[in-house]
Amino acid sequence: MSTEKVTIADVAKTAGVSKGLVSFALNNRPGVGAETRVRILQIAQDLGWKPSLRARSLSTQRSYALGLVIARNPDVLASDPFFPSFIAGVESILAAERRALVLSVVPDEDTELQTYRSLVADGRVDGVFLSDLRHNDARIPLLTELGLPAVTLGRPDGDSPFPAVTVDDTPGITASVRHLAELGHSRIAHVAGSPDLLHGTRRREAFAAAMAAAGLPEGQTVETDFSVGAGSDATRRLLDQAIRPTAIVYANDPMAIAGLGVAHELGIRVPDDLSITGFDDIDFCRYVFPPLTTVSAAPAVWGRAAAQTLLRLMEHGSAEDVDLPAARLIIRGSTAPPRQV
Amino acid sequence: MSTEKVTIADVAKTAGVSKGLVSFALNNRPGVGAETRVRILQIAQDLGWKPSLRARSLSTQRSYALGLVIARNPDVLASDPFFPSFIAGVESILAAERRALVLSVVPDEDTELQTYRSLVADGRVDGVFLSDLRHNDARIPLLTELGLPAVTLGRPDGDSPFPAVTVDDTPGITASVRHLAELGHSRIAHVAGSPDLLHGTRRREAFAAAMAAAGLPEGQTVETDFSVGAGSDATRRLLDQAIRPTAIVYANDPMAIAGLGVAHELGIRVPDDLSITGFDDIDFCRYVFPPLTTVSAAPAVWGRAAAQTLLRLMEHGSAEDVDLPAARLIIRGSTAPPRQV
DNA sequence: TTAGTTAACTATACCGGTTTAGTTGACGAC
DNA sequence: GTCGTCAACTAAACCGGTATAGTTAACTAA
Repeated sequence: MSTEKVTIADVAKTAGVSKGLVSFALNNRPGVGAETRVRILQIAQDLGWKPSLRARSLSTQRSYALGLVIARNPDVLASDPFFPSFIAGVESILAAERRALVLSVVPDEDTELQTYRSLVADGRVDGVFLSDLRHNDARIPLLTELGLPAVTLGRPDGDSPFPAVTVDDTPGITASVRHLAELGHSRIAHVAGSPDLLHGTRRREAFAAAMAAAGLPEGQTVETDFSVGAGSDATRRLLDQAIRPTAIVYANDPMAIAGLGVAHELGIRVPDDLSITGFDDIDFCRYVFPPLTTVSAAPAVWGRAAAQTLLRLMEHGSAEDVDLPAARLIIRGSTAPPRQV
Repeated sequence: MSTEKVTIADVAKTAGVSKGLVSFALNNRPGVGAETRVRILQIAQDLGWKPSLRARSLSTQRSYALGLVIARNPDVLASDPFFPSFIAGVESILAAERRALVLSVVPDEDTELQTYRSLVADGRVDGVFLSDLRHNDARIPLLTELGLPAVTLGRPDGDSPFPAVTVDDTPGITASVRHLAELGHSRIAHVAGSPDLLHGTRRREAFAAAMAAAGLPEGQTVETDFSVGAGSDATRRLLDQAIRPTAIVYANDPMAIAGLGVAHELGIRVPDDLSITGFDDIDFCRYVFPPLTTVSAAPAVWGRAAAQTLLRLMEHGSAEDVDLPAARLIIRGSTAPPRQV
């Protein structure tokens, strides 16, 4: 019933010790007698004392929160289930640690950098996740300058003082191309992601390399911004040609699904006339028709690993890179041998 | 260059006044001479002083952050673009207010309630958004008990002390049914959302009412959990019947898209053999084939309005309900007159 | 003239923890 | 017996703001 907030002073008084000693006992540091410590903790529990996060924040200069800043085209963000799953994974770790996640969704890169600055200035977070890595990513020097611990989702292209938690997506693309090649395809096109994003170009390079490895001619590639609309446009462009590809490897699922729509619209049958592969294995893949052959990432697992790594970094001052199992090809109904070769 | 953090004491000293006066000047409260106030603010700016959020938090007992707790089946969360857009809207308001958003994604309702408790116990947030309202929602009494300001997304069914920011989705469903009826459909089914969620049953009731209003026999209704998979199953069940509906009204877009997949798979042509309508107008709708007739919500606008209302509530102690423009029917290619009536 | 008000401002307690600089007493070494 | 050391513990400063009680000086009213 008594809702009066109990403070460390109350605990100290009833235990007959000083505030400082209670603090020591709580954070189990040396300098407290064994039985005294037990007694203090017992009393704290009896009184229902939980140390005030705010007070602790002020004296320790930490916030006990982690940050995630997302700078994405709203369209892309909305159709991409990566973040909800990733965040769910992050939360599953944070919840147990009594830490919170501060989320910012910003419209552009300038605002993004500004947001990191103010998160630090306000001491909102003790560390951040860096997603959607870009070439020569400006966030890395910025965070280094700000002294904010971070974890990168994937390995950045330049120097980085931060641990990276990586899911190698190259094998997935390679497997997609090999799968198509084995089915007998040779005119395989690639609807790539944004050239500004590391995973956009990496998938594109993996595609080119896999085509070469399969002994196939260089495949046509169209750049996009990863959005559903761009995927649709790119597909239309590819299929409007006199000689069109018999298979298309998409850099993500939403674009692949849009591609499926375009094919339907043009009367091109999938997989008979056109094979399609996606990337990410979003929930939709299993339920569109035909079900989409794609590459499974595991955003929630990624989130957990990233959170653990970031916490470790903040605690120990350093953390090892983590390499998660590479994304795997999942073969469903959208790929088949080509009709005419 | 000098990164030494400047505090209120520094400002006070250089201005030759007391800390208290600086505080008064900053929060423009009475008791400061006009020219003194200007001078203090000028000096503060010159020194580059920004009051410490942490210190301010401790003395004002506020966190200057808002909270959003999402308790959803991970599958549903991942395929539903509502939250990313909603959050983007919220952020667009918060950014200017130097407030942050604390996000929690939890697996179930118990954890959800627990999360609210700990957000309050830790003083992480000054107010929260309540989404996905349920019947007799346990969160409302809980938040009342905790004394945490909140805004509900939609009007709850019971008593609520909180302002509601509402987008009426009934007209959208009504318009969908009317549109289908006008096209000549009479066997219209409904793939409903979760019966636990208010908007699930509301859309279902709107469907039933609209059917009656159109003078049509009661339509078949299948309950789901709003997930893509459930939408697929429900559609299969509806279409596996001897006498099947000529049109299906879905409670959300992901299920409608899954339904489209099932229809394709069964060789049922949309819209010739089956008309389909969705709800939300997610980005995919325009790009699947045929493009989906759906009802446009505006999650980002909703987010902005909700944030503004919550801020107003926290500032003035009360805020008016807000009724946003009702969702509108957007007619695309997935609806057409029925083949055989 | 003098008490009463009031605006402007100061000093200081306070929010609730952490941390540092002592203080005390027991024990071992010589 | 005395000094040194160490573990256990206390007192008080500190984090950086806000809020309250008090102080001045000017101004008003009787």
